[in-house]
Order: sequence, then C-alpha cells, then structure tokens
Amino acid sequence: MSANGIFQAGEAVAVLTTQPLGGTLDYAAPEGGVAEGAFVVVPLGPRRVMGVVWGPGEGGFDRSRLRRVAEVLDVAPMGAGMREFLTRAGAYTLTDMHQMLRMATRAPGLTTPPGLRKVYRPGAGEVDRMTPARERVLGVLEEHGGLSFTLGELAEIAGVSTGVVKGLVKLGAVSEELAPRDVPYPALDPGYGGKALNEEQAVAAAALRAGVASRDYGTTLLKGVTGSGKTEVYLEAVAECLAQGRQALVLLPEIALTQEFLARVEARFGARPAEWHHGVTVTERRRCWKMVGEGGAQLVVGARSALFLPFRELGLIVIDEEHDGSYKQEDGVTYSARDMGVLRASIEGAQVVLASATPSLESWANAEAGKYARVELASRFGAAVLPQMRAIDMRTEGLPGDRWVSPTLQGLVRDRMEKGEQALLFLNRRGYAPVTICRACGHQVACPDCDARMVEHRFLRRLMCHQCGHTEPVPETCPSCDVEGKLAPVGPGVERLAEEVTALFPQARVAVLSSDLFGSARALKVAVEGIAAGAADIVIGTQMVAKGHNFPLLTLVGVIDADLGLQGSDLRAAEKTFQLMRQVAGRAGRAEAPGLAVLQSYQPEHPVIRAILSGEEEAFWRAEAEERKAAGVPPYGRLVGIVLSSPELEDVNALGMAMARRAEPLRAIGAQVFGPAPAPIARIRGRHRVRLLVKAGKAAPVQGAVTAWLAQFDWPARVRVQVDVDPLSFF
DNA sequence: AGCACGCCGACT
DNA sequence: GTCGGCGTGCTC
Repeated sequence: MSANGIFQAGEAVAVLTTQPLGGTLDYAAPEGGVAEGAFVVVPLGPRRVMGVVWGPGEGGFDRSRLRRVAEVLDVAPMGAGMREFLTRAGAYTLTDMHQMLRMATRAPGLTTPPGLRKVYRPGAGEVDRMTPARERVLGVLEEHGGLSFTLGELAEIAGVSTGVVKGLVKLGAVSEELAPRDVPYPALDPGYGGKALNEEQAVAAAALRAGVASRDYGTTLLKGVTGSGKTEVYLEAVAECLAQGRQALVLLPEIALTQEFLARVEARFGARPAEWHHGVTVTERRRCWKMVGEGGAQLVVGARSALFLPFRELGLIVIDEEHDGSYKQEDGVTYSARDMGVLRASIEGAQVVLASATPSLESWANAEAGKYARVELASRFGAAVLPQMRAIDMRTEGLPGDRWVSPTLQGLVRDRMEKGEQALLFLNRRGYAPVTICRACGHQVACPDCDARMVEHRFLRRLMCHQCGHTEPVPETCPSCDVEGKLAPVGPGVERLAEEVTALFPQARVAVLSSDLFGSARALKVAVEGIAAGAADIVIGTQMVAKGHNFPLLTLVGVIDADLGLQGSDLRAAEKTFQLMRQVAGRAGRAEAPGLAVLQSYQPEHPVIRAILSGEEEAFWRAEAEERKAAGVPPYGRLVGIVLSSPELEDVNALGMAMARRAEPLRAIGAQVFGPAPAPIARIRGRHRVRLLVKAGKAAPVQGAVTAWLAQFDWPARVRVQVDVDPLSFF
C-alpha cells in the first residue's frame, strides 16, 4: 500500500463482505488501484457480493488463486474512524463483523450506479410569445439562479401545469439537464433563528458549546425537567458544531416525535435536516446515506440505527430522552445506541449530549463518578410549575375487583370536568383485558405459538398475542374443557378502563390513546392535536402518552396502577416505574393552571412511590445505586444474557445444561453462570427458548470469556444462540 | 447467506 | 430408474 492509502493493481487486499464467512477474504486490487475503505463488489463463488477494503491482504491463501476485485463503487470510502467503530462495537456486543457491516450499509441501491433525473434550469433561448404562466416559470428560475428543479417542483412553485415548462424547453428558454438523483441537503445556518434563552439556559448552552468547541471527546448529561427548554439548549450545541463545519447527529426515541422536531430544527436553522428512520422512503434513505458520507448532510435526525451512518467529520451526537428503552435493540444484533454513541464519539473526537428529565441510573452513576459532565435545567419555562403529587391508598378505597377508578379519583375527575379542564388516566396495558380465564376449569387462553397469554381486544373483537401478533376470534367455548359461555376477562386494559369511565361519566368525551388503535403516525398526530385543542374531557392512555405530547388543558393525571412494574423480578423495575411516573406527572399543568398527579397504589409506603411523591430524585438514585452495588449488577457489575432457541425442546435443555456444566472460561475471570431457565417467554413462534445469565465484575474481560465458553460447543444448525451484552431485562 | 454436492426414501 | 428431501461444506 502506498502512503496515501491506495493499493496498486494486483496487490492483495483484505475485503470484509456482508456474507457470514468469519472474517475477511483476500482479493487482488483492480486495474487503477483501490483505496483502503473503498466499497467494492467482489466475486464469491458464482456470485458477486458487496464488501469494503478492510486493509492489506492477510496472506495465507495461494496468491496465484486470488480473484480480482470486480468493481469499485462510486461511493465515498469508509473512513478509518468508522472502521474502528464497527470493529470495537462488534467486539463489545459479540457480533460478527459481517453483521456489523450489514448495519453500516442498510441503504438500498449502493451497488447500482447513482441514479440520474431530469432537472430544469434557465436556458439561452428566446420566448416568442410571453404569457403570464411562462413569465412565472422564468421568474422562479431567475430568483433561484443556482438551484435546479425537477419538472414537478418547478411547475408547482410557479403555479403552472407541467405543459408550460415543457413548452419552454422546446423553445430553449428552459434547459433540461441530467443531474445526480442524490443531491446535498439544503445548507443549515447556525445563526438563523436563535431563541432568546433565559439565564439558566444560556449558562447550560455555553457549557455545551464549549465542549463542542474543544473538538475533543466528552460526554455531558443534560438533565432538565419537562418544559425546561432542553431542546433549545442542545440545539445551541448543534449550532456550534455546524459553525465548525462538522456534522451533528440527533437521535430520538420515537418516530412520532420527529415531525414536530423537524419543524423546530427548521425554525432554528432555516432548513430541514436529513432524516433517517424506518418511515423514510427508499430513495431518501439512499440520498441520506450517500450525503452523510460525502459531507452533503450537516445534521441528521434519526432513530438509533442512524449511529451506523458513514459520517465523515462527526462533531456531536445528541441522544434525546437517553433513558428511553427503545435505544436498546433487543432482536438480532443487540446494542445500546446510548453506549455505542459514546463509543463512536470517543473514536471520532466528538461530544455527546445525553438529554433527559429522568436519566438512566447508568448515566446518573457515570456523572456521579465524574466520567460525564453534568448540566442541569431546574426551572420550568414560563408560569408552568411541576404538579403536586400524592398517593391514593387503594386498601382503604373499598373498590370491587372489576373496577379500577377509586372514589377519590372519581371525585377529582368530576371536579376537573366542572372547571372545563382535562384529566388523563394512565394505564400501561393495551387491549381490553390481559387475561381470559375459564370460570369452569380455570384455564387461561394462551397463544398457540408462544407461551404468552392472549390479550382480549374488544375493539378488534379478537384475542391477540402481544409477543408474536397472532390473533384469533374470542372463542365461545373453553379450548380446554369445552364448556360454553364461561370464558371471562380478568384484569384491566385501557379499553376496559374506557368502558368503566364512560359508565361513570356518561356525559364526558373520552379519548383512548393506545398504539394499536392508530393505523399510522399521522392518524395518531391528528388525534393528539385534537385532544390538545380540547376535543376530549378524559384521556385514557398507555405509556405512549408519557412522551413529549403537550396538552395545555390537562390539570389532572391519575395513575391507575402505580404498582404495575414494582413487583416482579426485573431489577430495573423500580427505575422504570420512577421514570414513567415522573414523565406522566409532567403532563399535568404545563400551561398556566397548576396540575395534580395522583398515584393509585396498594403499597404507598414503597420506597419508589415515596421517592416519586417527595420529588427527591437524588435520594431515589442514591438508594437504588446502593441496592445495585450490593447485588453486583449494572452499572456496578456486568451481565451477559444468552438465549438458546430451537424447535426441539430437547436441544435447548441438553445444551443449556452442558453450558452450565462446562463454564471454566467464565470461572477463570471470576464470573458466575445462572440457569439454564426457561426464557421469559418460553416459546416464541414455535421455538423453545432457554436462558442463561452470566454475571461478572465491572472490570472483568467478559466478552473474551464468553467467546471462549461458547466456542467449546457444537451447535446443530436448527439451534440459534443469541448473546445480549448488557441486557436491559433479565430472568 | 447462497449454492453446490451427496446420500437416502418414494414415486412414474 | 429418477425426483427431491435437507445435512455438510465452501466461497479468496
């Protein structure tokens, strides 16, 4: 390889492909040479596959049998930082490199030559007869001299039919040219529309700006209560990054929020940023991927997978709502976008901003330990104040078993309705009833393919498995004992709660916000806007209402079952409940009217409920941190979850036992193995699942030990092994 | 991953 | 005889 990173024709290069080959393969560099990091097409058996030139050839393969790189793609080569990121992220998450490369090339049409499209620009020809329509077209072209338009765009802006434009092309007054389909995104102006910040926000923004200006790695936890202006503050860090000529990435957890967010970016920087998530069209995805690689996109707003875009000069990663569980990918490759974001930034010399009203315990602990800087926004914007919070002791409410709104809560709701204000009842359970039980034999209706219970959705008139999506009609007779008419719903879901509320308040307008009741993000947005404008008196919602939507008329939040999530064996249950409660409570009283949040609980003396009510977050975190420390679990210890699955129960039982017996590589680093135990859902889509859990010290080299441990066994092809480093849920 | 090869059972 | 099931092995 020459000094500039170019391999000369005939030189051996190692190519990483998206095929599961367990490493790179050597090829001969093509005529004209090839750059390190170049995207190439190589022959593999009878096929042609995509790959990346990963480095010099490894040797060890007969040089005379090397095949030649077939094609060098017209795509910006992958930078050294990106290659290092993929390597280290793969080593951390125990993911094969071919899979890491797949994640980094999830854009369609990379192997096809860049598409061309017709664009229209001012031409040299004269117009024989000028008409008002023709004048408008020429006016638009003159006004935007440097830009080129597609036929549709030009006709729409000028307010004419496409025929007018075509007529002008015939005359030569407008010229028709072919241009690459993937064009750079409009320039963002860091000085365009900065909002006036209050003193606290200005101090926070200055701290974040200084971090970006250092051009060095650093992570800052930006903690701000709901409505404190976190977004405005971190957009100042984005502005600093753009002013430096470096690229910025903002990760958001919820796709439904991006439209609102894009509008805020446009107000701040004068144009829309690039978007990356599953709702983006194929064409737009390719454009985004290519422009990020060429530097034609300054700011990307996206979901967690945007972390694997080929940024050239990354200066800042913002992870908004950093505590959100959706940053952890659970299926296929398991990774945490929060942790991988920090890794990527540390490689690129970039800053990370973790923004949240309710940080994860991991981030809180890192800030406590001094690894992360901490910036706080304590006051709410304008007149809005945090709601009062109090518990309703359900033990003294005397509620029958099939009712969930206590008399005390009923009174509070009635009071809000009389004042013309809104009430929100929060219940984190979709559907009508979580369990359908036979009163004759006690049988609970379960999914035929999973070990999950079927949830009744009265709205759909069907039972649904929330694990695999399987649905079936509500049966007339018990599938177990064949007795007719004895199947009964047990427990509450939002649909059933809506039924109870409608009976209690027949005159109220009741709206249910649950993810399965809306066909599209658009329909949801319309519903949310309607409610915000006052189209409902009582809103019933699942956890989707906990995220960011602003309801100015809302002054009461009632949490139907604050104990949900406190019980069970998930060690994070307390943290999740705490965060969720604080977020839901943050819905009340964001405008001028003060809010009240009440928690219905059968154990109001529980430390988590008390911490929520007292508002003493630091006290909660300290207590929770002590418990985790004592248990040796994250963030004070390491966990690795392993799930074996197979259509044959015998496979997973035998292999699970063998793994537990032969754990020497783990014992060598002082780690323990728990299990095998049936996984939380013991059967999914016909595959039996068992789970093992590895627990190690914080500094133990757990990845190497797990790799050595797994390498001892031969896996039948039908058995799948899923490794989850740092699982969010366990047992 | 694909795609070959190859070794068994069940059909024209 | 041959068609086709899917286990095993290979791809620079």
